[in-house]
Amino acid sequence: MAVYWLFKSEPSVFSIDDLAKAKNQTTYWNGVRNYQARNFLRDSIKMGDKVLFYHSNAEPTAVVGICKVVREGYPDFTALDPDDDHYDPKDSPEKPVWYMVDIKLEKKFKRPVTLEELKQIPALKDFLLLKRGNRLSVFPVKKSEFDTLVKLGG
DNA sequence: GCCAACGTTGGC
DNA sequence: GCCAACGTTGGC
Repeated sequence: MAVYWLFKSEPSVFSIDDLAKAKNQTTYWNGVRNYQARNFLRDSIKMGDKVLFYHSNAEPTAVVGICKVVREGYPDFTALDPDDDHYDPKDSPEKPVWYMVDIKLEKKFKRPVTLEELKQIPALKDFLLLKRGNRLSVFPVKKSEFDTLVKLGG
């Protein structure tokens, strides 16, 4: 059973500092519109699981902190709102298609651990983040990989 | 069910 | 802004 995950976010949309300022330093992770990532959110991610927070499309692109899961998968209500960017006409309250979890900030890293830096580390040669063409915004991370990141980021 | 066209992600 | 990778859509 996987216990560690990585979530990507564009900091111009939602950054780790936004999370730090949020009520209870907690947020719902809405807007995932990919079936594989949806399955993780709905079925696999459990209370207390740890999450690496990653900034994509950013300067720098980097892992910036750690969160923990405080609520397991439930329907992503932003899919029901026609005025929301993440609206999906396929979605309905009776048959939710998209799911989210809630995460709480555990620790912002002392420094961002950049993608550039991660590429240099032999222990991370299988890290999914570094795989060519990986566009998943939610995916599992091995304990050893998670520990390596924590060691680097403080 | 195939697959070309199209849209999105995300590093650079 | 470019473009490679890849997911989705839709015609057939």
